[in-house]
Amino acid sequence: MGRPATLSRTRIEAAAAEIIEAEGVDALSARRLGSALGCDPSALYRHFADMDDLRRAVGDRMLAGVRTTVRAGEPWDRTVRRICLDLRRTLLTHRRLAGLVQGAPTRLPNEMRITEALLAALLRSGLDPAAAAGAYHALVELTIGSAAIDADVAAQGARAASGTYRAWRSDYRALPSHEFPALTAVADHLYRGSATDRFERALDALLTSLTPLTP
Amino acid sequence: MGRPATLSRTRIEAAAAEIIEAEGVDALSARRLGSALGCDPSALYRHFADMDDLRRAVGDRMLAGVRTTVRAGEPWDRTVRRICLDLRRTLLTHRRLAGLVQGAPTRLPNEMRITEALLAALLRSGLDPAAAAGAYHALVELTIGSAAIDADVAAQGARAASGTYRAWRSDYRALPSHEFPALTAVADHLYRGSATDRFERALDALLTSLTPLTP
DNA sequence: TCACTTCTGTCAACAGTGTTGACAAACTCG
DNA sequence: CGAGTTTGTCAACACTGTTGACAGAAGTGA
Repeated sequence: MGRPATLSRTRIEAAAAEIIEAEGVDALSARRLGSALGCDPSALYRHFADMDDLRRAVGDRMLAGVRTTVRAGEPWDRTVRRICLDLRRTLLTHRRLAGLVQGAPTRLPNEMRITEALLAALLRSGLDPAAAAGAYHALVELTIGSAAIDADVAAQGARAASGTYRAWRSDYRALPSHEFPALTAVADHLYRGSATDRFERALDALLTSLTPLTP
Repeated sequence: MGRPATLSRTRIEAAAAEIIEAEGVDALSARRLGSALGCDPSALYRHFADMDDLRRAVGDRMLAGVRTTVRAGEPWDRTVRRICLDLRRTLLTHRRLAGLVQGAPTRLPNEMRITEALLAALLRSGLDPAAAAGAYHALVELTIGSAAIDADVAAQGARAASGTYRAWRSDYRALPSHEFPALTAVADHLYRGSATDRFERALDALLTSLTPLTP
């Protein structure tokens, strides 16, 4: 009962997601969202506690694209790898989404779905629950952390990013080598290849450190 | 020449650091900082391009506490471990500082000092420059990522954090086990021990994955 | 000494932000 | 019909970063 609602959580989330996709997360504001929905900004507070609550909900909505269905016969570490890569890809595709997804546990549906899938795969490896929990933390910290770091550069698009990286490298190469011997020596290899490649290598390093534990 | 300056970058940075220490990074604003310095907010723009520039400078200033001096006879992996742990500790001590320190390379003095020290230690391990660069990226992503994630909870203080973690665990334990079998099975082990312990385990996993490469 | 230039801080203003409390419209139930 | 409840509107509050015009204070050259 009561006055019939023209708004709803999902309608608001959809409009917010559209704004974020088109203009980035910084463009999302109560007034901007209100005008997109044709309603007063304050109406949003009937459906969300505050803008942070709204942003988190939109973040989780965007995580819907992360696939967690287990493929038949897939080894556990391939499953983990796939989920982490998909999670990272999703965090980067939607601009600056990484900042919205916290590492702190929530009860948001997609976040829980992904957590469950990762833990299930880790348990399938033969790790005991304590070890699985530890591995889960490490994986999530690496994945979200790396996505958060790369998000800024990735937002500029691949072309601009490669130019940015090249500029950084030549900046570093030009440093005084007596003061920064290691930096100048490694400069040419810093931020080479795609950020995803770098992440994949770090992920594999973590996974291989887990593998010996399983017979 | 010109009118003598009453302000300076270092004086502004010091006042900003004090505000951040006392009230967190969100409390830092141009007006707040201006009133702390007894000057108009707009005066700050004579010394910093914008508030982001100022924040980055303060962030780097806080990184001054990270020790990078190499101890005689210390194995390379101990050096790396020590620096990463110290970096993490520093990021967490200063409230929400992690958000200020980007993974993107800058020319800020302390950030460069830490990068140089990490790369030097990695090269000392016998890794070739390309591998050292890869390892560096993985380490930084894990360290900053983990700090950024833990910062929110850590800001509440250790006692409150442990209560928060306990609440999360019992929340997860109470989930329907048919829908979240892995989550409920592992719930008791999630977020156990200190966040630093978890980070240390992840760090060690990364480091051991590097060690076999060196004879 | 005088003007000129340069640097530095002040002031007012602009356009934006999240959020809230009072109010009214619109529905259901007794 | 009135009461109760939900939902959107409106105006306002206290903020935010940032800028352009202005003025005080110093050094420099004529």
